[in-house]
Amino acid sequence: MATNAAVVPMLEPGHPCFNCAVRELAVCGVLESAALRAFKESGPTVHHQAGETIVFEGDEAQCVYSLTSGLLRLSKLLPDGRRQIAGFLFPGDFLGITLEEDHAFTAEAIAPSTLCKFPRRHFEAFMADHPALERRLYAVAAHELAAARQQLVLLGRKTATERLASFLLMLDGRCHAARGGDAIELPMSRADMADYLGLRIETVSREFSTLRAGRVIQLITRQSFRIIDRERLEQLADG
Amino acid sequence: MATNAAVVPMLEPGHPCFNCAVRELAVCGVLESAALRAFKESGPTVHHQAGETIVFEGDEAQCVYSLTSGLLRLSKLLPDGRRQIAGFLFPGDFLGITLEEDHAFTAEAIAPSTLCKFPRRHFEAFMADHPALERRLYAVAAHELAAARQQLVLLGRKTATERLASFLLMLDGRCHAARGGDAIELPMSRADMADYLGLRIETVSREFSTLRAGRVIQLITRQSFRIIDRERLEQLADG
DNA sequence: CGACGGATTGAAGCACCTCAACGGGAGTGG
DNA sequence: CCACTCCCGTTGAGGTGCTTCAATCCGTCG
Repeated sequence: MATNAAVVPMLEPGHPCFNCAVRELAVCGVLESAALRAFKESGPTVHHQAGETIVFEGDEAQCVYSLTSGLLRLSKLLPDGRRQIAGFLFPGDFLGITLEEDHAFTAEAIAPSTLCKFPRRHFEAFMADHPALERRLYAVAAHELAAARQQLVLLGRKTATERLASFLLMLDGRCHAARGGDAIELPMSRADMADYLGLRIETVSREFSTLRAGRVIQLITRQSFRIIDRERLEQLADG
Repeated sequence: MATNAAVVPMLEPGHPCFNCAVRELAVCGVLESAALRAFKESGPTVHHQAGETIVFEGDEAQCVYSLTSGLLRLSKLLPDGRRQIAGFLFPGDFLGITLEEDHAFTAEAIAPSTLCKFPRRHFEAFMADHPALERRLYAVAAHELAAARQQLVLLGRKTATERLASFLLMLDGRCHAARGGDAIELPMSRADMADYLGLRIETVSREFSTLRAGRVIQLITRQSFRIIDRERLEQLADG
């Protein structure tokens, strides 16, 4: 969460990462200019439309990625079609924290997305040469682990109301550092929210309606909302 | 899961870790004799009875631990008493993968347990000096992350039957490398299973009964069972 | 032996799901 | 500019899987 955004050196014009908006957020933030250039040049920049799959569950993990813009979902499918979304990836997030042979989850673009793609062999060699990168990746993994475990509490023990309230607060924290009555975007469909929260679409929709009726949130459009009563929302989120 | 158990050097008698049964499994496995000695001597060995708490959720994370014997549970409590267990720690597991100030989960002993305790400051200094340790810890974190995400699927989308079947198979894989009709221990109470699986005690009990009635498992005692029909159990686990 | 705590079983309730109909905004074509 | 359509989201009514509440069982320990 708290990134060491303090000391990220300015890059010279012409550097391949000069215009990167998320360098400080991403794992790249720990590399200085020359190393970062070599790192970036070890792989291409790729674009994906909404709906496209970046990696398939079960595929061999040959590359890792850094998301620079857009939005991804990490999901898993049961044989009969039930789906669980393990998490969303926002700009600055890293895709491919694993030491297994294969990807355990499918990663799909929800919005048009841009990613820096790195062959895993190069990436691992680079990690070995740059302990700061390895340390940073450990920090990311530890943070993801904490988030996943927090989500276990939500899925195992929270009611539908509590789940949606928690989710909305998470979105608020994730999307805007700026607070205070601002519009918060809902960048994914109700189906994606449902599969993330372990609910059905209809239940998510009903809970939105209830929160709206209770003057806790305001639905500006179907894709954005405003928190009216944050205190109440936080109460609802924790039971 | 797959540990690099291949190349773990023999220790000389008198080494503080000479008798450690889980050295190869634990993060310690990557350190050679002298470094391991220094590492071990940076903190005490502590014992806890079943029911005792090792770290409290919200407490400052001053130490990290390596579990050498016994069994711990990692749990979180909601204000009204609902509890979710995020995972169990078996011998060889590491407690304290976090870079946050505070522990996010409570860790309690379920069985009499022995832990190597390390002041976090020493531990982090040691990591900085021993890249292999850091790499190993990253591997552990990545593995825990994968396990937690797998558990998200269970909690978000699986039925009670599927949850218990998955859990029993996990126990089988975790406790014994030796297979084939062997007795598998259930080292925790029904309440702990329930809080891990996002169910109620009664539901866990009913599902045990159903599996038993269907000749899928045999309950030897209340604390141990045998898999009669593994194929069927695996079918049940995945839906 | 008697009491206690964990586990099992039974019966009734409820939160969320399923199935179904409807609504509304975006894109398309006339 | 409007009508049509499609898709996503919302709302309603009924069903169900798990929970809740309660009684009983059983192994352990005093």
